[in-house]
Amino acid sequence: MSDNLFEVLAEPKRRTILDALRVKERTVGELVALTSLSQPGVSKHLRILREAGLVSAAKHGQKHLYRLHAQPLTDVDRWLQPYRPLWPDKLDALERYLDEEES
Amino acid sequence: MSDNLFEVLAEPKRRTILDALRVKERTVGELVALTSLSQPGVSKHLRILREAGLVSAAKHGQKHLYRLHAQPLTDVDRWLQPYRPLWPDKLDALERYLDEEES
DNA sequence: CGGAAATATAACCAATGGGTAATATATAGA
DNA sequence: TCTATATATTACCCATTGGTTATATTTCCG
Repeated sequence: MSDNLFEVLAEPKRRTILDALRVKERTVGELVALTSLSQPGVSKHLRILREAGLVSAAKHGQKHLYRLHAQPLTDVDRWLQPYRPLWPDKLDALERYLDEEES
Repeated sequence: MSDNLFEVLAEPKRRTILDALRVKERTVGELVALTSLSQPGVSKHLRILREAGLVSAAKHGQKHLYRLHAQPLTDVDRWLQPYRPLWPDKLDALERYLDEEES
């Protein structure tokens, strides 16, 4: 399966689902409405997200309430870490600007 | 093509290439050695990375020196942003521990 | 100039993935 | 109990992708 977290996140609809769950818990039906996917389509994505540990479901009667678990995203954050000092952020731009002023 | 940065990063060998370029610039031949891919395989990945703005090449004679550009990764960082307050980090764990001490 | 070296592109293939319709399963409610 | 609702799973299809081999292109060097 998708042993790779980046692959899980690569699928746009899955990020849409995560973004939706970030706000609050949702049932599958609600996610279907939010993603304009078929119900099986959403269930398929939810399975992959579950297996990645990014969401979990709680059965409330016939409804399944899905909840976000952000923890695995720390892996992405950690991968990003060594790149952070390399990208030019606004502060760096300001520094360069000031450096040029001096000369 | 791959209009999606996450998709570009989803491929493990591409991350290997980025990680290698993070250390220093490399020629295609060097990357072939580092990735245990065929030369065309590496060139294909490099093209995708180029189109994503993550690397650029400088011709030095017959050799092409590839260099990393971390800037597009800020997009990933920005996507991650709203999730950060949600994942339980070590500090939070410490806080919880201390809270329990009090009671 | 002619061959070797470095890289890119083209052509092709097998595997994967995301989508859907159809079906199974479980629960709510009359 | 029977039907409707909510979700999951299965089966299938088409497009994409990552890999390779073969070929083109450029540059170096004898």
